[in-house]
Amino acid sequence: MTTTTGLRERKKEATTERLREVALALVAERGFDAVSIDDIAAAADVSKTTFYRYFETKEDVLLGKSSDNLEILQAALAECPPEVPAVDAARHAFHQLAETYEADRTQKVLVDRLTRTTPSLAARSLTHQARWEEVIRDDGDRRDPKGEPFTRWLLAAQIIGAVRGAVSWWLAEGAERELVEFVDEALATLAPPVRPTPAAPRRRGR
Amino acid sequence: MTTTTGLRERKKEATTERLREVALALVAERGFDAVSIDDIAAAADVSKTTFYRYFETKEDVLLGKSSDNLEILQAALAECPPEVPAVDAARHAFHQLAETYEADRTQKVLVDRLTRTTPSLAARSLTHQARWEEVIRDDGDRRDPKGEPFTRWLLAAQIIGAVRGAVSWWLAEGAERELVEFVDEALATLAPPVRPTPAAPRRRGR
DNA sequence: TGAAATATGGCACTGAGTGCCACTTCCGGG
DNA sequence: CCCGGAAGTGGCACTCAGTGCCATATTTCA
Repeated sequence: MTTTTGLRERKKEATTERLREVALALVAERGFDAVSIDDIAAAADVSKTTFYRYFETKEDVLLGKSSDNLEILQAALAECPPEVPAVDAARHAFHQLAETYEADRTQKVLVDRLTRTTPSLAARSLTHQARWEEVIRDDGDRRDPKGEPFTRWLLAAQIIGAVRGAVSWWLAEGAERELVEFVDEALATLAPPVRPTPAAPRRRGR
Repeated sequence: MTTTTGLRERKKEATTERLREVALALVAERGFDAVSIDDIAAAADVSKTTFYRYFETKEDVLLGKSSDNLEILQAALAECPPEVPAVDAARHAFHQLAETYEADRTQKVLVDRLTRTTPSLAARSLTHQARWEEVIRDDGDRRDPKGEPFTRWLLAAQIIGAVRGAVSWWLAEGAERELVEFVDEALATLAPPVRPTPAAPRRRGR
């Protein structure tokens, strides 16, 4: 049932994958900063120019193209009908993403270790997460256009915070348990408080 | 009672300030990417080498040295005795930071506009925020070493999320209201839910 | 006042990222 | 089958952020 893929398309897939593998191998061995893009390109039998046609930055060859994950999130969010609450839609979306993460755990663990020790990787990773947050925020705005914008903003930030925490802890434990569990647990800590306030002009004086 | 500042120290202050002003003026006029570090350095009568002795990156001349804000946070957290709950300590710390923000509102608004339209500035800003998060997390760990690490992690992430939201909205409204109010309001949304779960053994299963 | 500490400038260098153009490879229709 | 256009690639030159080194100037303090 493999949808008839032309030769061109298959070659691109192959090159993408080759770049990823080669890059990961080199970086794992020498460290991120000691590997240049020329090194990676050369090892993958490709020119530097071509490298940049596949990945926006040097970091992305390890972290993945940001657009890939964004598409997964957006597709999953689009699946949820508008009456689904924002948190539940987000949960569903990140479940989808979690599945792709669980598909290559060892790689994720390795990349995570590199990310925590390499500033430029950490920075790029944050940028990716910021895009997730935008997507979640836009989705929340779509689902509840009447509510307080500030509240919606906070909700998106807290959803992302929870998901980041989930991924972080999943990885910290070697990605041995199920990521989905962490996501659920993390999201559960914030779901109750934010939903039951429908109009609330003033939030609880503590 | 100006503590006797040597000439050297005063010159450094002056140079720092000159670099900031000159950079902001140039960038406001031409845009961040159209201004090189050589331009800034030249306009401030300083060499590129010296620029890098004052700021780690080109972005930091606009965003501020990350260490400055971190010191404010850490000092404020240190003021709070250990029995103060993490959220309250964080609130106090960000109140301090908020004061420095309110001291030059128009500049903050300008820099924020630039940050939202310039990827490299946005990225650097995220890195700064990540450091804040680390500080808050470490402080939380210190205050409650018995609790679930995962829960502590989430709390720190949500505090930062709330603060980011507060600053973001404060700026979005032109920084005309009091930032402290936004901070309080944002933190209030998350204080109740996370604290009342003291032991929460619930983990696997589900 | 003179020596040690510290700040600065100039310079050469690496490497990320961009733009351009010629060349090759693939695809679809006649 | 083949040919013309579309898509992908390589080479090259270039800009600029950021680093390291050393000689020189300035400040501090004894």
